[in-house]
Amino acid sequence: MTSAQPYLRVIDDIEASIMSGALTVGDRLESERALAERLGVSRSSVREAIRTLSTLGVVRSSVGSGPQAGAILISDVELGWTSALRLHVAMRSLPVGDIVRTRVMLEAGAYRDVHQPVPRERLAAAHDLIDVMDASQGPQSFHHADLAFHLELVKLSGNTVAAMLLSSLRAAIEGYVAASFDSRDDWGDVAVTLQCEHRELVAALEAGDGERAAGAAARHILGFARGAALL
Amino acid sequence: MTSAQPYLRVIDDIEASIMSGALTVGDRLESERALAERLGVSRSSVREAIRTLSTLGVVRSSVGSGPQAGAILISDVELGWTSALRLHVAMRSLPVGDIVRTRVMLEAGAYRDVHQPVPRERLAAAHDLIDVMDASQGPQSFHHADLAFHLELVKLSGNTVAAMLLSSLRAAIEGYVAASFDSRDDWGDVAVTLQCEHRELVAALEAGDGERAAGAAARHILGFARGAALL
DNA sequence: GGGCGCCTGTGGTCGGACCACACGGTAGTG
DNA sequence: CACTACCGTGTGGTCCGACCACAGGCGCCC
Repeated sequence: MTSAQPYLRVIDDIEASIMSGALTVGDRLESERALAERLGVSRSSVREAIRTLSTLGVVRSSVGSGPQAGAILISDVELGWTSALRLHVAMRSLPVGDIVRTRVMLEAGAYRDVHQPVPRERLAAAHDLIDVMDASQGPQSFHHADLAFHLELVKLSGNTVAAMLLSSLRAAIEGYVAASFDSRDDWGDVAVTLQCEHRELVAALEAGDGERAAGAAARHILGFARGAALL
Repeated sequence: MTSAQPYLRVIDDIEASIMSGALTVGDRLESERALAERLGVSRSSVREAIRTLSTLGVVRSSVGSGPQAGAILISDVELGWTSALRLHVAMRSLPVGDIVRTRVMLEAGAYRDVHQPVPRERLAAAHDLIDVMDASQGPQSFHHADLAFHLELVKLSGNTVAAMLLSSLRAAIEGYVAASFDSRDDWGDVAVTLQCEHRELVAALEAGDGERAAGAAARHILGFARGAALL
């Protein structure tokens, strides 16, 4: 009574090994041929299973021989989330506005957990990114640094899930944001406003006023999104 | 110069059709054999691509013939998110505590957007679920209704992304929550406390006090999580 | 002892084959 | 004429065997 679909049996087997702790990040899976023989399924089914785990960011496959070859357990959460988000946004089943609003919830929520002044050295990377944005010559480079800036601040909260999620949400709508950035002829003025808000955000965190930072972040993101017609 | 991996070419082709609007939810994909021939790849590669899209919740495959058979475009966001989350939590790369904290951010954020009293009829389902929890005979049925209750309230905010995300986050740690629910011999007392907090939450929303609801939700979730040693 | 080349095992791809299934038209039946 | 039973057809699901490119490790040769 092994009625389940073969490729699901493979996934279940690997998942069970992960759950039991027999497999952890960095370990190598059995070879596709060995897995197929042990589980009594065809190699095609094993491949579909591994391909699935690969798109979920659980496995990385490499050809060749030696310790680095074969299927290796990784843990790249963003990989799966981002591709899933991108596709569903394309199908219009996830409104861009809702993604922006969700991003505000996550980011503001992360800042709201801050109750102690954040030491300056932990904000060094954020300050550097502000400088990078000041020196940026066009929307693309500014946007790129802006992405890293916000991610850096959320990482300070120590919530890995929120950070991953934020990164995926932004990646999914990156195309829309970049498009509206490029289409505005006043991007220089926009950049000045955004930078002012970035500095206010950092100042609030340095002061340990998470609530103020949360409010600033919400205004910052929603204000830009309105201007970009993303809401 | 079609150097890309064959299965990626298939995904790109389908994704392009979605982006351009040529394919929308409910449409049927070409048959695997037709797709393979048109793109000049083997059917195995097409299958890996479709299996990937299937795990991302973009496609549903059925055997047989007729309009309902074949690969049909759907949009089940939770499917991909939930399986990805579950696996990464199992690999210990996503701490359960961070998932709980992220859930608080989403739920509190959704309530915080409420500024008008919520009409009683829109809360009817929530009231019904409170009754269900009152009448529940054990942890499992209570937990099940609790899940639906919180999801129902977040859906009131109209943010589909937040609702999907909440649902996925809870599904990913459902096992841990259920386990700690079962292991407590005082689940009756816990239920009473939780129900009291549920009523306070609904009352705050009925009063249109989103801020109060957000605070109540945060205390409610974090309080239970602490008791269940999930933080 | 050091450098070079073969040998092995890996994932990646392909083609063909068979199966179970569900639909749709068709032939047979009342 | 209406209804039913049947079979043909196209679908995804699975399996098998084959070949390829690649990377590492081994042993041979210099």
